[in-house]
Amino acid sequence: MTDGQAQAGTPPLTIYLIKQLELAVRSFLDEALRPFGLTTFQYTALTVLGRREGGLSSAQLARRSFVRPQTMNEMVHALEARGLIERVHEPGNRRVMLATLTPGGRELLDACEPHVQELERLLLRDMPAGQRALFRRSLENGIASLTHAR
Amino acid sequence: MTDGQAQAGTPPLTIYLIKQLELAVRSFLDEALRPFGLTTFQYTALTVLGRREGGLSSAQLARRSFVRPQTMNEMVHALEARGLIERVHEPGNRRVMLATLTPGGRELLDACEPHVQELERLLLRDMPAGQRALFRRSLENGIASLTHAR
DNA sequence: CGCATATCAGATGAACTGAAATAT
DNA sequence: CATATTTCAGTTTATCTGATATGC
Repeated sequence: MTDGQAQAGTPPLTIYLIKQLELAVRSFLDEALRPFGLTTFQYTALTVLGRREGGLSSAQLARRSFVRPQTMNEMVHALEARGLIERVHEPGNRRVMLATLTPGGRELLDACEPHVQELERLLLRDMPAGQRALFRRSLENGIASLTHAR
Repeated sequence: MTDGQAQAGTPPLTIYLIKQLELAVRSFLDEALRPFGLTTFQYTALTVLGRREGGLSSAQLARRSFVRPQTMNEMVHALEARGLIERVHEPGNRRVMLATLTPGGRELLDACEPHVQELERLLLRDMPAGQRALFRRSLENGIASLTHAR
């Protein structure tokens, strides 16, 4: 039995399309990152930290990824045990631990970069160049709408 | 400590934006569907079946959601045990079981509909109406690029 | 005291690997 | 025989709930 396409009775919701696209992206990304021993979730956390200067607390990372602080805490500990991140007490608040990339973490991230870029290219392959910037703005628009709603 | 925004040193990749948006959507959807005893993943499968006439096999659903056939099989059995779907042998192939919504499954799906529509509205709240159709086409474009690449 | 952060412990669910049976 | 679907069994990982300690 072969796979056909969905019926066009009612057009699928935008949130459904987002979910389908993310499923596809994650499938590719998981495969690309497996040789590096990273899940997509871990990779995303590392890139967030890599984009930051001063580091982020586990609780901040949790909010950003919509998971419980306990869940993120476990992941942070795992990344720290592997030497990919290090954590230091925030100067003004000794309770808070700020996580930053170690040189090894940065190195691993850089090693993943070409594969991730390859996926980015594949995703945008058939999209007109003039449409890409607007696509990104639309995604950011949606993120902002949902993030500020809670 | 307050949450700031990401540094603008290098612009985030499109695949990263997709992931962030999907995280936000899933977070809202999980919350909205919890009272109905459905996960986002189960809800998605039900909507796919609801859009179909003749039903889909577990293996087809698995490919569509990028999970192993075993994983989807378990979910299909759970939905069948709850009476939300029913499965019949495909006429031409007695090995294949085609799943379709039961009236109860359709009813549950309809009950979820308003909450899902509410999320759709929230997502698109601040997006110019003229931009929405293009946004959907871009998402579909990306899905097609990645799906046909395997 | 109220609140946020970090963390431990136990329970639960989701997905995986491996293998086997059935049908075309 | 080769391939696809379904399914069982066992394992691993992830995430959750609940509770506790610490610092502001």
